[in-house]
Amino acid sequence: MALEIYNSLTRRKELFVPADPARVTMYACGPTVYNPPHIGNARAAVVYDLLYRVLKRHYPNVVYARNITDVDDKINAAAASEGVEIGVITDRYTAVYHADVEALGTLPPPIEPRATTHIAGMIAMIETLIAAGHAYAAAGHVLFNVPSYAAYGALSGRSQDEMIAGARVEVAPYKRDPADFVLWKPSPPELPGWDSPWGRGRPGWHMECSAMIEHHLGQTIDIHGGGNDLKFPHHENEIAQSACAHGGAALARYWVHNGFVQIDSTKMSKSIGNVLLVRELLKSHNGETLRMALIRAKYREPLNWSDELVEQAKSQLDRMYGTLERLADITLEAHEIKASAAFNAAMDDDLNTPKAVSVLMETVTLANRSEDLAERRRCKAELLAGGRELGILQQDPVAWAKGSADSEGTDDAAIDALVAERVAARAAKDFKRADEVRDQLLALGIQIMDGANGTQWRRA
RNA sequence: GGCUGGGUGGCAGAGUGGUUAUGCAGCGGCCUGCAAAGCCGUGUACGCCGGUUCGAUUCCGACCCUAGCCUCCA
Repeated sequence: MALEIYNSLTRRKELFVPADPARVTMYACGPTVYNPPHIGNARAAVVYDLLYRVLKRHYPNVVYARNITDVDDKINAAAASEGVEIGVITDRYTAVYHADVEALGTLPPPIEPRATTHIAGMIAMIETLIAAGHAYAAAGHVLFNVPSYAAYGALSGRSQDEMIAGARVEVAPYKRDPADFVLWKPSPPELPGWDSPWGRGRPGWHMECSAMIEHHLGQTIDIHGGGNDLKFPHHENEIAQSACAHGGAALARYWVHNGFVQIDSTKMSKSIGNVLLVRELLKSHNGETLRMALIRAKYREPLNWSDELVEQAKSQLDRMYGTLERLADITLEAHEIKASAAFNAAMDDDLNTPKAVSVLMETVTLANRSEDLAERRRCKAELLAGGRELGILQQDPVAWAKGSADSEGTDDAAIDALVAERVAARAAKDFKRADEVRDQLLALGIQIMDGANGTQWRRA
């Protein structure tokens, strides 16, 4: 019934109460489009997609925005190394991001703002901050003066003293305070830039999100999400900027942070060379399988990625789809497709997806065991409804079992022919031949299942 | 060093002050021509040491180990 989410700001699970139930607002930090997304980026997309879906079950109007950061020094570097305009880079990787994340079953956010189309809003916000004494221009830069915002550090749990002590990076000479951060920086002629009261330049990263949130969602939003590593400094800076530009109004009422995908219990990083790109994983796994793998752990916990994890996700989906196949004769009206109370309770408990999946698995067992039509009917409805909220189980079960023929895979017609041959051999009691064909299919990665409704097959 | 988290059965991974998580793998059985799928049954799991309690994996304290952040980062 009631939705509870863990609020990073208070470090507690809290009852979610929107400021305006008629318009629930949510913002998630999206990608900087200069390279293809890895499975960790995908996890963030999936987590906020799940939150979006759950919110939509509770509220009629959920305004969800996920930005595209399309101006950034990493983009500039990528463009320079290829000798192209940044637009070439950002268009390309925006398309890749969309394709990869869609393959994992995420719904497109209703609002997907791009930083480069919000420059005016950023400049206006910076001017407001300067006028209010929270920011200052220096050496072509505009910096936010951290000591001017007493509440700085609340999200990440750092005192300003600690941060100053921790500021071991070389401090730019134009900073009044070591913790001050850039709102606007000058662009030399060879870099992208926009005219501003402080000369031609480009925005600092933190300012982009603050301005886009202000423009699309308002001064105070219900939920702000992002990766755990973004808490500091990115979100801390967003909070400071927005609050100071808005007379102290809080930027977000609930902060949600997702845990990292790890490889061998270590963060993915280019320097270690253990980055798993979504598009690479999609070559050997169905997007739905990857999504299931991501869903098997709670979103706040680190998720250790492994081949075994993916295999187990695949097995679970096979089992679920196998049951749906057995329930194929049942046709449901749209209004019948409702999740069980147990499922909703799990999702409403801070997106407890592992629990929600286990509820679905119990439904699977019940359906497989039951001979009662009404019960089986209800099971199917609950599986489809739960699957819909999780972003799984919406395919045709037979299509799922057959999967997509890989580049080197045997095509369906050839498999069907072999299966037919085996069926014929069995009918003739030629079990030797039937077993030979089965072994042949197994070698091709095809699993045969003889059932009451004839012989089914699926790709391993 | 500072700040966040985490340590659960062979593996993954929920949860709980005393009663089955769930899945995969294993074992026994049913079904099957044999398998697979499915069903039934099956495993004395909660990092270590103290404390609170009638009782703690679950609460409290210390310790050990581990991940992340403190610099771009989902």
